[in-house]
Amino acid sequence: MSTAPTASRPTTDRRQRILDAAGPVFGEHGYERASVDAIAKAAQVSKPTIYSHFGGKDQLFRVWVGEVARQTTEDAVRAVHGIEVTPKKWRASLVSATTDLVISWHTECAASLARISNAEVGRDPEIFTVLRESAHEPVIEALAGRLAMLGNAGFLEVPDPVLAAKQLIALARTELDDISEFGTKPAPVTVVRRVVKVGVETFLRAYAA
Amino acid sequence: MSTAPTASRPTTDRRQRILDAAGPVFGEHGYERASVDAIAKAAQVSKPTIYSHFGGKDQLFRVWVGEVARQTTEDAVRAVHGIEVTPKKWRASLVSATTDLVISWHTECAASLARISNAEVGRDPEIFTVLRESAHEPVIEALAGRLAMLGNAGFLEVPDPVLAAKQLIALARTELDDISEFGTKPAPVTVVRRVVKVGVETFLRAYAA
Amino acid sequence: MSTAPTASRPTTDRRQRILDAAGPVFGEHGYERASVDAIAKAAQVSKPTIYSHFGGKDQLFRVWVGEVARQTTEDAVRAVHGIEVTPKKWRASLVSATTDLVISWHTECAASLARISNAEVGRDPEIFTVLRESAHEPVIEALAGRLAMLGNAGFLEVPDPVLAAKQLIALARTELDDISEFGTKPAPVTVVRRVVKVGVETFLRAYAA
Amino acid sequence: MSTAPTASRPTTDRRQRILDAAGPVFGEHGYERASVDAIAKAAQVSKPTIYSHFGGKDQLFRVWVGEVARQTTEDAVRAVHGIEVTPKKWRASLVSATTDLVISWHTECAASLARISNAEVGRDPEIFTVLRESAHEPVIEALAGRLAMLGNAGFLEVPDPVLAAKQLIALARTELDDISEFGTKPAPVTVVRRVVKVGVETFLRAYAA
DNA sequence: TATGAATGAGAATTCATTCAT
DNA sequence: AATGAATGAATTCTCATTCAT
Repeated sequence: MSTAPTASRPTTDRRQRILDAAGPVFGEHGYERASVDAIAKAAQVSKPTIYSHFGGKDQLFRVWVGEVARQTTEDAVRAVHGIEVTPKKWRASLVSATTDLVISWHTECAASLARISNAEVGRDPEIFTVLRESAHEPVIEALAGRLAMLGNAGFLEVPDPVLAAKQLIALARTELDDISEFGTKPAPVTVVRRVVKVGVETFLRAYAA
Repeated sequence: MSTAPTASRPTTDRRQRILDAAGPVFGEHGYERASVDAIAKAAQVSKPTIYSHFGGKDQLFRVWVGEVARQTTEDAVRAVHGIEVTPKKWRASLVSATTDLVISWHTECAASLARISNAEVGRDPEIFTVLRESAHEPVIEALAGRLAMLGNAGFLEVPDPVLAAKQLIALARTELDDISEFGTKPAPVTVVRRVVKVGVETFLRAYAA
Repeated sequence: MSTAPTASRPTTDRRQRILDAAGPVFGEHGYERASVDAIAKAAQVSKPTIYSHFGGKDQLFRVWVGEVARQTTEDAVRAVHGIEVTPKKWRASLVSATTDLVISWHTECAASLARISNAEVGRDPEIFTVLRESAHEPVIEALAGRLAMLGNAGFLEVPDPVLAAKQLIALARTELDDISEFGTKPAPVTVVRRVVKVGVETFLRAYAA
Repeated sequence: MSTAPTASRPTTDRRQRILDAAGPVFGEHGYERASVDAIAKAAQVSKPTIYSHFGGKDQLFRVWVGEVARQTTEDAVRAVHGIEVTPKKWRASLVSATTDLVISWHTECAASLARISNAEVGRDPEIFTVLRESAHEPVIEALAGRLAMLGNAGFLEVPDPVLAAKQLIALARTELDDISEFGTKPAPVTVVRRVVKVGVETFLRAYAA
């Protein structure tokens, strides 16, 4: 009853269809080489529709970056919440949660985003803000929170939880750009697992209580 | 005395002039938005000259990446060689050398390269190889060497020097992408110094003998 | 009356406008020297319009060849149909119809086509097919049909009508390339008439019943 | 003693080398798509050398056309001279000589020339003259001469030998453009032989004494 | 609201031609 | 006489964007 029996769906549908189509195109070709034409074709939508919904290619890109960042971040934060603050489990859960976190960033989509987006910060500084707010900060905050808990519980010595969170991430990712060739090659999960573990161990040595 | 007083030089340094001109153009606009026209104009050279010297925009880019990588790496390796393996100086020199290393990567030119190049790996995977061979590996090797010496001297416990080198770099750079907004804003040296120091300290806690 | 009095038409005959403009340009300069720019200007249309309608210069050329071939062939076949199979008229009508046929091939447009197209067969073999199907075959078939009728009626001895048709054409055109300098100079109709007549007479001697 | 012991050959050599190299390049790509660069490379000569020898691409083309025309014509005329004016042999020799004539025109080189040159007459009318004088006329003259002899000997009735020559050629070539797709596909000699024979037979019926 | 059709601007690349040596 | 190196001009083609409907 709520949907009209017309062939075309409610308009919000279209917006999402466009974003879904934009992902692979931006992801595969980068911002400049991705043509609005290609996105329109993939979304089965006409070009003017894209313009009326998003205003322009640059704004579509910004929205896409935000969208993917948010989605990725949800997973990432969920992963962080896997850290358990109990004597028996904190160690293992720190390793596995960090692994999950890193893996959530190695989705094809998220990897493309990471590879592409910072190249575009020069053109549109707004993108940096979008990324920080939708992606980095929430994860850092969540992770810092858990590390603080681990500190409070006496398992670790964490005077500056935010710094610790950033460092944990840096250590966990250390070898991944090399392995995945900047996200262009998929890294096997077993490899990721091993590499992250090594990073977390270094972190633990540095932050041992 | 023997050469005519024409404005243009012997003709042979044209290749270099082109590369010098390509730097800022690629650096500021990225690969796609950088037009061969603009590079030719900046180099005061005609477009066909660029094509006859480099064969095409993509190859020019590759050569430029290699060139900048090599130059940057020279500085970086020199910085690493500042690490002294003596009881009195090793600590301070590790901090200052790492700082120098990081700073050598924050040249306008090197920062642009870092921001742009990995976005182009998707288009031309060769670039990854160029970067690894001309930039990453030499520095890692050099740093791993020094860390191994520090290990041998008993100042640190370094079972896997290459890993340690990568981690030291990761820790030293931890906050810099945030601060410099992916290399688009210059980071004041004092800030860099402080941030690197914090990173190195974490490293030292993890690798203390 | 319902359409606004704008200068440009409904938009749909743009395709035809382009083809009409392409004729003289291709005809005068040949395929390579004809620039898409010039065609666009002559058609009062923008370049991308040409590309969206035809896909590329080569395809535009192919379509143009087909178009002209079809038009010319219509006239040519009509001319052939002027051959009458009656005791009194067959002789004269054969001469005059063949003349008409040859004249239909000496339109400025058709002459250009003939001169240019075969040079392009090396680049795009498809063109040969287009020409055979749209131009040569229909005329040969039509002419062979009439010659067969003349044979059946006992006016001529025509064991192989298709061969006869080809030979009649060959004889009728014998001196025309010389006279028109490969179609670059217009051949006066009186000259064409005389020359064709001579050719037909030779044909008649060979195929006399 | 007359030739210097330098590595480079006497200069006339170079002129020929250029012409030899130009053949395949013009032949395969046509006038416009043939680049002077490619010709220079194929001739192992520098571009300026071509310019100093021939003055420009157009003039080089003209000279090449003349050269190939002359060579082809030599063969063609030799073929025509194979016509014997004796009661026993004239018939067979007319067929075989005409076949040889046609075959001499189906060299890869000569076929390219024919396909390309007339397209270029529009650009450079001089080419028509070159072709007529170096290629068509000599052959027509030679053939007309022999046909006249056959007429004088009473084997044929040849009131206008030049016309007869042109018509014989036209008939002999009748199906060849179809078969060789304007000279782009090689026509097997057996096919040529059969087709020419048919044409000559028609000629004989028309010109029977 | 959604679109088919059109466009101005600008991209990479190639070519014939000419200097300076 | 021959050339390596350079260039101005022109080419095809693509793109983001906007009307008219």
